Amino acid sequence: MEVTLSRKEQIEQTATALFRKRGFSATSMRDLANELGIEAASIYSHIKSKEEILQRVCFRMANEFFDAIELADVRDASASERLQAAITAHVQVLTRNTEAAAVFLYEWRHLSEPHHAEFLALRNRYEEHFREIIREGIKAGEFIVPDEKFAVLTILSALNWIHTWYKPEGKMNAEEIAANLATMLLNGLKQT
Amino acid sequence: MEVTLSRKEQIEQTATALFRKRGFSATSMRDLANELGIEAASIYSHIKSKEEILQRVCFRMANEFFDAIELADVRDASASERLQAAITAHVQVLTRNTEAAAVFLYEWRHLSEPHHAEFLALRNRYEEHFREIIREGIKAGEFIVPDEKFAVLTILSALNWIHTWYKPEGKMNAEEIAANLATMLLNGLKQT
DNA sequence: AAAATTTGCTAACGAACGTTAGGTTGTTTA
DNA sequence: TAAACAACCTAACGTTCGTTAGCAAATTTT
Repeated sequence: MEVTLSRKEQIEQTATALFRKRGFSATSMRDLANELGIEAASIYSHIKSKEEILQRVCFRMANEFFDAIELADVRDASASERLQAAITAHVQVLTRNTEAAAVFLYEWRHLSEPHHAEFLALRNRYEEHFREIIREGIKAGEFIVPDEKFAVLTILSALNWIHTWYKPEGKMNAEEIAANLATMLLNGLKQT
Repeated sequence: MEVTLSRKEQIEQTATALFRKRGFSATSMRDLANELGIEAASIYSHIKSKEEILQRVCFRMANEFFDAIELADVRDASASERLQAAITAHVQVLTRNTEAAAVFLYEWRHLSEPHHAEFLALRNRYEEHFREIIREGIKAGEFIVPDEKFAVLTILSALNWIHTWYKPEGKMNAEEIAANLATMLLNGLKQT
């Protein structure tokens, strides 16, 4: 399924790859232009600023994460099942576009205000979704956890490393990775 | 216990804080000089280049991680106990200096060759230590894990997020954090 | 007391940076 | 067919960058 990208989308995609590889600050508009085969000044026919690209990538990914987790939320299920679903949704988004995910995870701090604050608020709202599940699991006696924030941070950080090693052609597909991670986080490494 | 730092160590420490907050590339020598209350050119009486600071921080932390894990390795113990010890050692280093840890974890990619390659080799050697423990645990039927690389990456990424939220004055001290993380990774969230 | 070292300064270098102005060309729309 | 638009160009702007040269003062070592 070949998709024709607009020039603006091409710029965004190429920039995403560079931002991921070298970081936002270490990527110059001339680097980006060179990668696209045009002059740096030409890029400004399509975007307003370097930061606009970063904003678009960060907030598009934020939306994708929200969409995925809301779609995956199984009401009237146990906390374990809900957590499993949330993990799967998160992993799906991460693996669908590892480059944009990396930018979303590590380059957002180069956003200027008010986007920086807005981004952090979104991220917090997203994490709250996980915290709510953990709280429910604790209340139901299903989970044994010292602190719900602690648990959520640990879970998400375990998931968020995937983008560094995931390859679509690797031996595990996204679904298997999600299943393995959920098992490991819910049941631990130890044989029972 | 007040320790008197040499000027070079002061520069390194101040730079570490800035590298952590804004990233290596987005931190200018003039920013750093300003933070130190001197002129940018004056810094070059103490160091050879901006990258030298990054190198020193990255490799010093690498050594700290190695020292800690070698010291903590309990021979003739079960894989669970060895993993617990390794996790504790890792968390100790992470929490002892969160700023340098953050630089170690995220800014090493701005090292130029051959330091970049050397760093990656060191990191791989460090991870191998964890992989060896996991392999042993699998062989002994102690751990149930789909893939040892997968397990190690997940464990380390769960640990490596600590630096973002750990505060020495917070409600958990380093030892408690290590214990909670080890429990969570070995036994999972689920009540058994 | 002399020598060496540490710590800092001013001035400036060449290069790289993000971005703007103004123009040309080819393609699509009215 | 004229108007509008998309895509890219060259030239250049003002700024910031890492770094060097050369010098001065204070402190420490011999």
